[in-house]
Amino acid sequence: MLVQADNKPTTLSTRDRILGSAERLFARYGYDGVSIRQIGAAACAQIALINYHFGTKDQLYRAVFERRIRPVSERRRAALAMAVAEQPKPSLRAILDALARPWIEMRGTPEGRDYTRLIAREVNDPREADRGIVADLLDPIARDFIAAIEQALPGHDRADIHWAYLSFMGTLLVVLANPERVTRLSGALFDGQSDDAVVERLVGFVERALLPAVEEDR
Amino acid sequence: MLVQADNKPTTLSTRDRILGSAERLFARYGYDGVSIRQIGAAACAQIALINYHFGTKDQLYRAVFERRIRPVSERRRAALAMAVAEQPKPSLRAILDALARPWIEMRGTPEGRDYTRLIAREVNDPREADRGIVADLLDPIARDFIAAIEQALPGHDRADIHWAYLSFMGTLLVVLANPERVTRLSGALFDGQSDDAVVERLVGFVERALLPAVEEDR
DNA sequence: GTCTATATTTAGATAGAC
DNA sequence: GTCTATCTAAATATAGAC
Repeated sequence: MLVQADNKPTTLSTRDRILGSAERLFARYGYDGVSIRQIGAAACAQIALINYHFGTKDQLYRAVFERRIRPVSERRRAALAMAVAEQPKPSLRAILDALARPWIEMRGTPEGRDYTRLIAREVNDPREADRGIVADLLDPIARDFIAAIEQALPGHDRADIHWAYLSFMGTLLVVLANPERVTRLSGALFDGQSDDAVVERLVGFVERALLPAVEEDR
Repeated sequence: MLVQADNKPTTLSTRDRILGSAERLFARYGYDGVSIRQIGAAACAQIALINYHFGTKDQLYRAVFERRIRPVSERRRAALAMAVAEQPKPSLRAILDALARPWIEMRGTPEGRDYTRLIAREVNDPREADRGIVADLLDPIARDFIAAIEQALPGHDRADIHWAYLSFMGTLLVVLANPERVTRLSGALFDGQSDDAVVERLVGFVERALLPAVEEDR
């Protein structure tokens, strides 16, 4: 049985071991903070193998994102479709929940935590536009969500809705980038590790800002 | 007259030219994305001079933060003191304004834009705790602001207030990290470059979330 | 698919002359 | 304070045997 650098036995293929190490290290230290040598060492794979399987460092970086984006995006789209199908009109709460919950719940495993941290890092990076990962993998679904919110709040000021989206995503990214810090900053007043608690705070806060004392009867 | 790499003549000291180049490059590419050689080249200074003036790369990085933190922190503290002195009690609006406006207005110059971008990058970095820059330069004043908000909303749920702070800062950081993207995402519905417009959106949004349909008479 | 070996460039840091 | 020159380590990437 092959034993990895973290002393855990594994049956993963070389390809998957490389992707796993890259995910963890890129999430913690950023693209420029990690060498492919470190990634290779952590995966017990020769440097040459990384080139063989993925090509350049850039291509490996993108491969890490592409590996897990499909399942989480499908869960988000499915939840969004459910919310939009509500009668007589979509509820803001269901849309916001669909927007955030798949990401929040992904923190349940160490790999998921690394992946969401990496996503948050990339979205916040001033150079994200050069790489195009955000534009290719996240922007299309983001537009769908904004459109759904506009549908849930017909007649509502559109600039307001766009700002709410910006604020919602900014807060979500803080939670994903550094969950430990959220708990620390809160003074233990709320539990940054609890999925339900975090989603409720995220959704409730934006809901109150967008729907001031309306829809009490929902 | 000395001419820098960006073709602008300058009368700045070598020390200040190095700090300026470091600020711009660190803001754009991050700590690991820039070499001290690049910084030296941009500042028309030998590599050895960087070591002479600042020591290691780490020490140079910290020096960049320390150069501009004092004036902006003093402006924030002064505005906070004004807000807290309001009778009969501080207004949430004035506190939130004091929290964000000095940062937002700093984007008025290219250097300020770089500096605020760098601050946003550092706060969002999962490794910020290792460096301690955020803990040393920003956390103390953050605690004062949270205390002031609690004073402005006596009896209000404290967890709610902490979450509002988290959301407010998360949104502010998005605006500072990538102002161009804010305008782009908004679909030109609001102007991400206008200081007043951004501060009003930031403050108004959190205000509505924390004070749902109360204090109409303020 | 996996390895060894290496080509080439670049990194951070310092020594010592002026 | 500023320079040239250099040390040492590490980076990305590839060639070629097995």
